[in-house]
Amino acid sequence: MTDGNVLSGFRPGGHDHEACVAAALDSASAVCRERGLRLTPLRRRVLELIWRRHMPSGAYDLLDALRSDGRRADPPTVYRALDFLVDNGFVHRLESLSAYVGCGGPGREHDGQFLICRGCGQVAELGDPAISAIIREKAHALGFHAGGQTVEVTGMCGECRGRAEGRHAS
Amino acid sequence: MTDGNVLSGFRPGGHDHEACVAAALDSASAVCRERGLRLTPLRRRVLELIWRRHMPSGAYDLLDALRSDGRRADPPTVYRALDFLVDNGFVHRLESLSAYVGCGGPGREHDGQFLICRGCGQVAELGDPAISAIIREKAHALGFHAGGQTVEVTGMCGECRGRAEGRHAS
DNA sequence: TCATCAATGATATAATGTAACGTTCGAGTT
DNA sequence: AACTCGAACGTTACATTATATCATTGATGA
Repeated sequence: MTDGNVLSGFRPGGHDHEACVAAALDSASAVCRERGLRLTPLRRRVLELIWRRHMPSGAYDLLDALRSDGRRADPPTVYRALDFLVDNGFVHRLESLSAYVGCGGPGREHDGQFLICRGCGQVAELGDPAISAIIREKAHALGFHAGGQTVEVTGMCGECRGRAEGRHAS
Repeated sequence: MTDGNVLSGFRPGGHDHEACVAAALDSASAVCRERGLRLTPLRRRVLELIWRRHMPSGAYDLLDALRSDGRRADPPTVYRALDFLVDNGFVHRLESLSAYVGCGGPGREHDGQFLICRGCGQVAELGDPAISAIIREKAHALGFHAGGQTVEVTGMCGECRGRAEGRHAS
């Protein structure tokens, strides 16, 4: 089995963060151009802030960051930008955290599945069709037509488990 | 395939609501007795209110209901009762709604999967081991140890779809 | 140039959830 | 019965998350 369904993984130590953020912004720009969506400076900046932290961001964290930019900002400012980014698939909202993460596969329709590490706080996104499908099928067997799926799993990523074991050994 | 994994289904029209609520309360009483937990009058009342609505209840809806009882109540009152009920598996929190529903299979450890109908607002709970297992396995394949799972699906239940089709026909 | 509509600014408030500390109540002990 | 102790609950205050509403700006096409 491959990792073909991982849309965004836990970031290993020495990862090129600037490149990763830039790639996400470029990808979003391209999708917006194709679809006639307006990635305004505000929306682009919010998306950048979300990717730059590489960890779930609360709306008010983003608001503080916008204010640090020197920009006047109030809650509706950031919520409107988030609505745009979520509606168009550039960002996902994690319901169990009331927080937002960059989407690892923008431009594709998908139900994401999120692995939320209790150790480092990072989140990996899967877009595994087998998971979506079994949920949709089991629901369908009960006469239920499934729309959107929220799948969020808390646990410990491999790196954090490694660190925890390291501490137990002498 | 049977409906063996349905912990609580969409309630059909002519369902005996009193009996359904009473059964849930009796079951909770029994589990508490076995485990040495205290189902105090407040906790019992909150559980009853949740079952009686048979639909997701917000914390502040429950608070208003407690006040209608003539009881003095403030937010910590209801949140503490909810914490007890959730921690001990009598109630589930639906993250995508910030609301609470009665658990259809109290006393068993399980990760529930919730089908949330946009039409009638009712929620069905599955406790399907195949869904839990595939999520756990896919996560494990990435080195992630899964703890609790949040699985919530919005859509339309059979009865609501039937009604919607009825309206389209002349 | 002007009309128009989307985006944003700005103010106010709603909805959800928690910290901290004091008081009461009930089970077990003497 | 009185005592002790901890859990449950009361009470106040506040924190966090989110939305409604109306005014203003700014880009786009007629």
